[in-house]
Amino acid sequence: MTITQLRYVLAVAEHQNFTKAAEKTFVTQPTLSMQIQKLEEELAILIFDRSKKPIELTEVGKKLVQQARNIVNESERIQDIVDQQKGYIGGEFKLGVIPTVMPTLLPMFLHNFIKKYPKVKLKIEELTTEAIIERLHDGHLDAAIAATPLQNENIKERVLYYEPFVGYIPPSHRLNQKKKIDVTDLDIDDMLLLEDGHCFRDGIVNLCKTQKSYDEDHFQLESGSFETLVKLSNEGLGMTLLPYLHTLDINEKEKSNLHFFNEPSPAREVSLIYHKSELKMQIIEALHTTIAGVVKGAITFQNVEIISPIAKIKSD
Amino acid sequence: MTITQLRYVLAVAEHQNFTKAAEKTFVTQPTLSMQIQKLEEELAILIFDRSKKPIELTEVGKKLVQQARNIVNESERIQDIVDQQKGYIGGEFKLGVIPTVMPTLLPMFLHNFIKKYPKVKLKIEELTTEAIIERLHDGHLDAAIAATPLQNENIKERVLYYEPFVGYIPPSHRLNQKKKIDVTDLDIDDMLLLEDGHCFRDGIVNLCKTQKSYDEDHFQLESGSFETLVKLSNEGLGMTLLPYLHTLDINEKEKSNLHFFNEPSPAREVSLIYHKSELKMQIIEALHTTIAGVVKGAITFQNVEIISPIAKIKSD
DNA sequence: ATTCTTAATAAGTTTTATCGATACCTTTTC
DNA sequence: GAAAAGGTATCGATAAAACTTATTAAGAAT
Repeated sequence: MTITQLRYVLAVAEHQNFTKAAEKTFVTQPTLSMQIQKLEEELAILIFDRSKKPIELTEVGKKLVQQARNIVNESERIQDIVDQQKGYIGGEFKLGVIPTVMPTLLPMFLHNFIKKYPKVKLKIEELTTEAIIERLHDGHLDAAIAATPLQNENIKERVLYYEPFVGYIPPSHRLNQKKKIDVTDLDIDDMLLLEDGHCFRDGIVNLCKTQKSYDEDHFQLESGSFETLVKLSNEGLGMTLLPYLHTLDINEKEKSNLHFFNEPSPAREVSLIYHKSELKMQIIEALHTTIAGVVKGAITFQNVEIISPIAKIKSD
Repeated sequence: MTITQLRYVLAVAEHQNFTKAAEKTFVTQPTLSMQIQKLEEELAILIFDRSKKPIELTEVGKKLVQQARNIVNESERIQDIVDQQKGYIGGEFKLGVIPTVMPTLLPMFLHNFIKKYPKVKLKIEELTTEAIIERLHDGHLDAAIAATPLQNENIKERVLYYEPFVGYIPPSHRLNQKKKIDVTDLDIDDMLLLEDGHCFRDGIVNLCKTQKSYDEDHFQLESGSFETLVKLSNEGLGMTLLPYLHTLDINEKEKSNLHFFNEPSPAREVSLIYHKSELKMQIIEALHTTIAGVVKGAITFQNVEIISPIAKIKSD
């Protein structure tokens, strides 16, 4: 048994296809076939059920894959340990970011970071929380920025900042008179929300659900960007909630429509999250320091109440 | 980097000597030299400081060895997983046993076990608790039977049985009149103890220390076996304490000198212990079931108080 | 029936792990 | 201070292995 063989098994298990897996591992398909056969022979088991199309893992195969992932991870961590010892911070690093954080946070720290750690090749991808969790598991991401807490036992979280929700209330709205708003003022039926799949939307739903029971069918207008929400709101289609950092770069006229919450303001917790195996921890540390440092200047709220980003089951 | 290379590193780290390590890994010394050099080159570090005699690990080397042990362990667990799936229980299994358990417990279950699991090649070694812990760590033992709790975070424990202490009090002794004795009756100054290094001795010292402070210099007579202790006791040199299972096979005349404790009787907890990596777990399960089953019939005490087997620091 | 997809097999090449012999470097011994 | 001993690195050869290209085989799709 070799680490290479385990890698091959993982690749085939992932792609359910020898040919694709061969490409990804930079060898030819016969190499994969043979090496995996050799491993199967050595262990005297079948790892894959080749009669199924596409190919499937056998029962033993599934367990083996778990352990194989373990071993491959741990073996990669060796280079990690060596790098750490040398104080070297570099190499490829894949970072996932949720859509509602991407446009505001990235410009704030990216330049700083690549200047400070020029050897790190950051590959940033915009992904939903769901996709992030999946990719942290299978190692396609090294870390991610998402709203927390996630309560996922395989994922560790390091808080970056707390970002308050801010009401965007057009003049026509019933709440426009109030200087500061309260959570109890909110009515999910006259609020514009992001489309399904955004955890920021889930957070707001959680927030409002604590106020009154709601009827799911009432949502009518939904969009993928806050910019659109603001415009729709200006048209008198309802109020909306924005994450604080997004309120920093809207134009002056619209700024007058912003209404903060009375403290403790509802807020989302934004964290750097990573797999519990703690691979590439030096880079994660570096990211955390850089981002937390940059954001510290931008957000100065003190008293906040964290809203869970996880969609709760609707019928209870 | 290959698993084989990591094995070689572990072997050299253990023996601090390439030639010996080569023997243990069944290859020639040049093979080791070259493979380790290759790994060092790949990682661009020195794992060993070859200028020191005997050879030493570098700082990075030490960290690498930890991780290497991890990986090698986890890779061995793969065969384990496969065996488990097949329901196969067999292979070599190295079991350590503390001296004060060895002669009484072994005959009780050994025959049963090898009959039930003929494919397991049990290699049993008598070792002190200290040596057992060390060997569980470096993988020279697969499991062991020892007095617990050990409070060692890398070692897991599965209790086999609670074995009460029984007083052996010769007719000449002041306590011989009492039918049942109490912990408070004990005076470490007129007790015969096993020689240093036995955890049973440590247990008794702990037991007595709760009664009164003691002067270490007072111990005068010490022996390596309970048989000798009983004989010395018969000569009027003091009383002694025996673990319950040992009292089952002393002769009739001497049995009359046995005095049980009032309940809750002090007792030692005897457990099957193993490394937290849980390698060869099927065999460990099998051993646990067999031993616990056999002992259940022999020990029927209900109300016991567990005495720690760990020698507490003397000055406090 | 034939075409496509995809895994297995075969045969040949390259790479690598290992070995035996030996060189080389310390440390110990006399 | 020369010789012996103990230990590691290096060299050249060899056998094993890993990998490649080309081809076959087996199902699924057209």
